[in-house]
Formats: sequence, C-alpha cells, structure tokens
Amino acid sequence: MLPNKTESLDWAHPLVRDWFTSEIGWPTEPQQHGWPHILAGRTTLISAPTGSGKTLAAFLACIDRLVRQSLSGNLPEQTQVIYISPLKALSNDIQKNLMAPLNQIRKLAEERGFNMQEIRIALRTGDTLPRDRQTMLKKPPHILVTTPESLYILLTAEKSRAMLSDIKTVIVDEIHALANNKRGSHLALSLERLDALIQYSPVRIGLSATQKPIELVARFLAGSKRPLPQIVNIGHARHLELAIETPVSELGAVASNEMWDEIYDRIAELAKQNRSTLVFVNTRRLSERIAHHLAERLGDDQVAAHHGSLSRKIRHTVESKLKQGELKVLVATASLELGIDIGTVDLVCQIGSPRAIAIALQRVGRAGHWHGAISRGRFFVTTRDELMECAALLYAIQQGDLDRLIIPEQPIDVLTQQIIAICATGEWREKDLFELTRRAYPYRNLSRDTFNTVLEMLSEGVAGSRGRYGAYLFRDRVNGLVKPRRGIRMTAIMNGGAIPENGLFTVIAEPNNVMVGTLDEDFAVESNRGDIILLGTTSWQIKRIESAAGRVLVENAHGAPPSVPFWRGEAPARTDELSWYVSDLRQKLNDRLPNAEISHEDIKKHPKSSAAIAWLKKHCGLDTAGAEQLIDYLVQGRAILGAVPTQQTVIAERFFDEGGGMQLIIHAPFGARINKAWGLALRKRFCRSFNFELQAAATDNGLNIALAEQHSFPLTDVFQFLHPHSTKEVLTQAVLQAPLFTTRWRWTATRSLALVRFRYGKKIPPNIQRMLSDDLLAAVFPDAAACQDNLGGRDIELPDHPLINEAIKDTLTEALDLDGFLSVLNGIGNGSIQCLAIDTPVPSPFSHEILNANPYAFLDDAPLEERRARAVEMRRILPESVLQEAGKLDQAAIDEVQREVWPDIRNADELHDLLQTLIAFPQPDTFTERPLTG
DNA sequence: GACCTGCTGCGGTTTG
Repeated sequence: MLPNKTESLDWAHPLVRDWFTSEIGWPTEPQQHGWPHILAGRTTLISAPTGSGKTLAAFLACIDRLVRQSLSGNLPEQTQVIYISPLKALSNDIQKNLMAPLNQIRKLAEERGFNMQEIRIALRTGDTLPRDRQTMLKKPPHILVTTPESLYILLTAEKSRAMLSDIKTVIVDEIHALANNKRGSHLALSLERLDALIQYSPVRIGLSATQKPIELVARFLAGSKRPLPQIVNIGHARHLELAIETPVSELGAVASNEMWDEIYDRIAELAKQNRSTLVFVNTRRLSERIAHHLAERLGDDQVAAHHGSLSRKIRHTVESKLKQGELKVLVATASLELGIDIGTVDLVCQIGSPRAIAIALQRVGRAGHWHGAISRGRFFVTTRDELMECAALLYAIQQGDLDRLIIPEQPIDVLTQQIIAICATGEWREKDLFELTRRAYPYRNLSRDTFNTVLEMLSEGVAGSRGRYGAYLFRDRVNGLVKPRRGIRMTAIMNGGAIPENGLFTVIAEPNNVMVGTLDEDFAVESNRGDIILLGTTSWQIKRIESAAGRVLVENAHGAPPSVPFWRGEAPARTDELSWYVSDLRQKLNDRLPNAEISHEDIKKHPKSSAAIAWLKKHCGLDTAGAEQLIDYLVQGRAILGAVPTQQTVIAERFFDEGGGMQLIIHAPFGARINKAWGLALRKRFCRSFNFELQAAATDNGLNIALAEQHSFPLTDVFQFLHPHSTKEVLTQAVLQAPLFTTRWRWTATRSLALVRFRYGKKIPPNIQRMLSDDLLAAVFPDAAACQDNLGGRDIELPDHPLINEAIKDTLTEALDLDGFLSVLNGIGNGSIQCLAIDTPVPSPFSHEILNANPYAFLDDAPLEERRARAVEMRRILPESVLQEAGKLDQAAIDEVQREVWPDIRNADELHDLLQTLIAFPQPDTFTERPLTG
C-alpha cells in the first residue's frame, strides 16, 4: 500500500518537506514508491521515463539527512553521497539542479531562524580544474558528482581515497547505458572497490530507462553478494504518437536525389509547424548533410548538426541554442540520446531505422520532455528494406516489446586493469582480491583458475621486440600475496577506463587555433590542401594536413560549397528482437496476402490485399501509400524467389553478374552479427577450396558472395558447407585475418594496460600505438602476425593467453554472434529452418540492397570500385511477364544454369574431389547420383 | 542513371 500523497513526505524534516511542496508540488510516482526503500537502506533500482522526477527520487532522502546533520551542527567534513553518471554533461546538469534546492532550503532555514552549516556539492570529471581538485581533497564536498572514470581515479590515488571513506549512498544514473558494456564491468568493480575501502556497504541507488529484463539491471546494481534490490518500475507509460513517412516517389534499394529533396522539404515543413524539432540520424555524415540542406530551406542560423566528431564547445553552443528556442532544428546522432537537458522538443524525426526498439523509444522520448506530455515521432524511410524494418519496429513498440539486455561476461581486460589499480594502492592477499572481484555481478562466475592466469600474466609480463609489456606485480606465492612494482599507480591512473581509442585526426581552425572537431584518418589522408569540407554545419577550407601529428588545419570558407566527410566505423547491428519482428512481419504479410498463383495485378485488386493494407495502417504506423509499397515489395520479391525469406525460411539465390561470374545471395533476416559470421565462415570455406579470395558482404537481411564461373556447385549444397561442430574453428581462422580482430586486440591490450596510451605525461600518437599493438601481438601470438603463405595451409594455432582469449571472445560474441549463428546452423540441420535454393534470371528485389551494400558491410578488403556485386544490373521494375512466369520458370532456370556451369567438370571423380574439399561432412552417395550434363 | 564510405561514452597524482 502506498501512503497518500500528503503523507508520503512525512519522513522528511519540515524544512525539506515544505520546500518540496512549495517548489515542486506533489511527489511523482517513482518518488512515492522509491523513498520508503531508500529510507530503509535497501538497494533500490528506479526505472521510469525521463522527466518523471527520478533525480529527486534518488536524492531527497540524502538531502534530508544532510539537512538534519547540518541543522544540528554535526555535519562532518566528509563526502557522504556519490553520484555517478555516464556523461560529463549530465553531471554538469545534476550539479546545477542540486544547487538550486539546497540554496532554497538554506534560505527557508534562514527565514525561519535556523542556523545551517553549508552543504557542499562538487563536480569531479576530467574537466575539473587542478585547483578545484586540490580544494576538494582538503575540503571534501558532501555530495560528489562524478563519472565512472573519475571514480576509478579517486579510488586509486592515495589522497582521494581518504575522501571516500565515509560514503553512505551511491547513486548510479542511466545505469542501463553502462550495464550492457565493458564500461559497466569497469564500474561494477569500482563499486566493489569502494565497499572494500570503507569496509561496509553503502546504499546503492540505480536510475534506469525501461529495460528487459529489469531484474538483470537490478542484479548488476547489487552485485552478487547483496540481496536483490527493490525494483520501482514505472515503465514507459508516456503516450506515443508515431508514424512512418513514406516519400511520394517509389522507394527502391537506394534513395535518389529527388527523394532526399522530398524528405528535406517534408522535415522543413514539419519544423515550421513546431517550435523545435530534433532529427536523429544514424551517421555523422548524414547529420552534416541533412543539416546543410535544411539550413538552405530554413535559414543558416536555424539549423545545426550535433555529433561525436564536433568539439565539446560547438556541441554545447548548439545545445543551449536549442534550449533557448534560438534553433528550429538540430540534426543529431546518438550523441543526444541520453538525458542531458535540451529543453522542450515538440517533435522527433528519425531518418532510417534506429536498429533497436529501445533506441527508438529513447530517441522519440526526447520529444515532449515533461511530465505527462505526448511524444511525437516521425520515421522517414529511404529504402524498401527500411520501410519493412520501421514497420516492424512500430509493431514491436505497439506490442510493448523491448530488446533484451545483454551484460558482458567477465571481461578479462577490464579485470586486469582493475587488479593493477587495486594493487597500486598496496599489498593484497590473492584470496581477498579474488573475493572482491566475484562480488561484482559480471565476475560472479569467475573461476580461480582464470583469475590466476591474470595474476600470472601480470607478474610475468610479455617480452616483445620493443620491450617488456605489462609486468606490474610481484607475486609472493608462498604467502599468497601480490605486491605492486614501482610506478604502477601512475600508469593505472593515466590509462584507466574501458572506452577504446579511435585514432581520429583533430581539426583545428586558424587563425585562433580552436579545435572544431575530428575527422576519420582515411578521410583526412584522402583530402587535399584547398578542399572544402563540412563540419558542424560550417564550410572549412583545408590549409594543411599534418599526418604524423594527426592534425588538419582549416580556415573558415564562408559558405563555399563543401564536400561532406565520412567517418569509418562499426555501428551496432540490428538487435535480435527487431530482426525477429522483421521476419515476423514478412511472415504475417505473406499469410494475409492472396497466394502467389494469381497475377500481380490481381493481387493488388484482391480483397485480402485491402485487408492487409488496413492491418498495416492499424499496427505499423503506415499510410495507404506506404502500406501499398510494402506489399508490392513483398509480392515482387516472392514472385522471383518463390517464397518470402524469414527466420524459418532461408533462401539461397544465385544469378549471373555482368562480369560473367555469379552472385550468391543468402536471404536470412537474422541481423548482421549472425550474417557476418555466416559470410566470413562461408568465405573461408570457399577460399580454401578454390584457393581464391572471394568478395563477400553481409547485412542485417542477408549475405552475398561473388563467385567465379569455375566455382560452381548445386545451389542447395550451400547449406551443407558449414557444420555446427567445425564452425567455431572455421570462423576463428577467418577472423584472425580480419580487421575486426586486430582492432579488438588493440582495444583489449589497451584496456588491460598491456599497452599504454599515455607515457611520461604525453599521449602516444595513434600510429605508434598501432605499431606497439602489432609488436605485442607478434610476441604473444607469432602465427597471427606471420605471413599466411608460410603456414603451408595449416590452421593457425591459438595460444592460450588471457588477452588473446578475450580479443577472440569479443570478436566472436560481440562483433559477431557465434552462438546465434550456431543455432541457425542447428536449425538448418534439424529441419526447423527450411532451406530453399533458386537460380534466378534476374536478381530478386530482396537482393538489391545487399548488392548495393556499403563498405561497412564488406567482409574482404576489396574497395568499393572493385566490387563485382556493384556491377550487377538491376531492373527495378520487372516486366509483368517475368513476375508471372518466374515461379514457373524455376526448373528451366536451374537447368539453364546447370548447363552453363557444369562444363568445367570432366568426370564424376573430379566433381567428387571438388565437393569433398568443399563440404564439412561429405555425403558421397548424393554426389555420385547427381546427373552430369554438358 | 541515381544512390553510396555506420554510434556514443572518459581521461594525472604526488611531491618539491
């Protein structure tokens, strides 16, 4: 039972209560539900939408305690509350937002003749001035506002440890943004270090957006030894008003210029109807491009771009402009997702699919950012697959579903770093250290053996050709003690954190030498002196490119027509849940539409189609035109393929390309993490069999391999090329030569402090870091660095090294989804996934987007201009006769293809040999029975 | 004949 609203503040001191009722009003739901638990000293997780008063739900009990101590004159000079947020900007907001209540309460106290000691709040992040850091140590604040990285430093440096020795409450804000990544694992260990330092358990309070399952966030907050937290789950009760905007012109596999113009015009129109509009895009490049085009329509001073490659100063300026209503539109990437204060936003537009249900909700939730308001969101689609995906997304939201949270399991690199930092403060018993570690949720299952390998590595180090890496500890095996080597505290403090380096070039504007942002190394190197580039909706002319220093010097080009930079990177793939909804929507539509036997025109007129359109309008936020286009896409694709690809029906499609070779496409809407694993493993198999490097690409909806004419085989066999038992090995061999692994190795080595980013007070340039990373890899794993030709075709053998294991684990389970892929293979093996194969006369519409895939989808290193898939001619509108006949022509098409591909093979033995090498588990009977033609 | 090169987050102590 809840106390009624007036009673719910009975616990508070009259000053605090009166302040609250006069300044804030009535407590909100999360506050009413949260306070009793916090007051009772229980670990509490509050999950509620932004703007629902979460901050005061967490802080008011602490403020009350401090006010009481202050009134009684017994306020100790010690920090009692520590607040941690993943964003510095958020920390700033919080500090400001707490100052006001404390000042008001103090004023109220004065009016009533009370004498109050000052309650101090301090902000401690990387931006805090050295002077303020010093002051803080001498005179600790009562409430400390900080980031996970700064907390780690405070726990490691000697003086600040003293400051933390009386903490009563720990508040972790936006905890969902940490729990699912290694930054969260890092924080989980820091929180246990704090407990160990003060030798009791302060109250932990977590603040989170809605998550599935919320219990997992709760466990993460509590760690493995505390009781499960009280969960206050208010859910996302906010009203959403969502719709998909389909351009008037017909969608294809890529958006035309006219279509983009339509989109710009429509956004400009919507922006004019609202005070402020936030446009979310998926790439920094697009943020710049759209801001540029909207500025042409709405005025230069009305539109700005906001993304991670702009300097803090520029971002801060546009944020406050938006807040003050001086900006009509802000075009942002994920940089504006989390809860920093941007004032009132009337409408959120999303370009393309946000690729996760939770991200869609979070982005749309930035509109109507006040209690009880309606959030309005418009999803702009630019291709047919985006139309399908956004429709599935809106259906998932309507169903109230969410993506499942995944917490990384015992990251060894983060553990290594924290062990170094822990030991930097003094000698430790191995046993105690192990127990501390296991109290952090991500390490609850850590085995003593694994833990020992880390200590072993830290005491031995690695001997590389350029020196010794990572020997930080002395191990006293007799007494089971670990001790720090000299100088490790500095290394731990200067190189801490779990966010990896990305090696971008800094852009500096002359004549004032102001940093305006960053550029991708590849883009910077490809640029020339005199080029005009767009950054932060400003045209800049390049004056000089300093490659060694990683700097680009520019000068304002005063609006000269610019080119738009690109940044290369890996963005997250579509989530499993959204992939499932895409597959489900395809299936639902297929079931609702008349079957493929009747003509395309008849399908359009059929009453079932009208019903399907009505269903789409009701459940997926589509208008009639959008629904019709979606159905058209499905019907056209189905006509060529004979079925609709889903997670239960996977279709292999093959056709000739313009270069005389063949393109193989596997339509499999499982998401890019599974499809990349599939593509890499399959490519490895092909490469070994043909001794030829094949071009390949993978997207969220399928994968593509370019074959030459001599690489022919019966198409259905493609599903037998990989066997669940051997796939992990094949895939491991495949990734060892891919940039996916090299990058992750560098990140792992840096996180574990085997490589340092700062030395002797200076940052090590990215190119040197890369060289050292290669040297370290060569030292622990000579085969990976060796020339492949010298291995004589044998498999590379993996050394059993903790950091190699971690980098491989990250590659296979975070960049790729090995387990997901294995379950697909098992589904294929046991028949729960139906496999179809078809040789088509023209590429099916479903294949167009995979053929047009961009560099981030490539699984080999051939550049864009050399892609054979790009040379495939796609007839966008197929003649009705082809659509009619395609299904019936199947056999003829197959025969035709077989006639053309078989002549390479002279006899059955030769064929058998070829297939033997191709197939993981040969089935000779089926092969010899196959008729040979030609 | 157009389209087209995927995100975010942080960051020095101690002593002289």
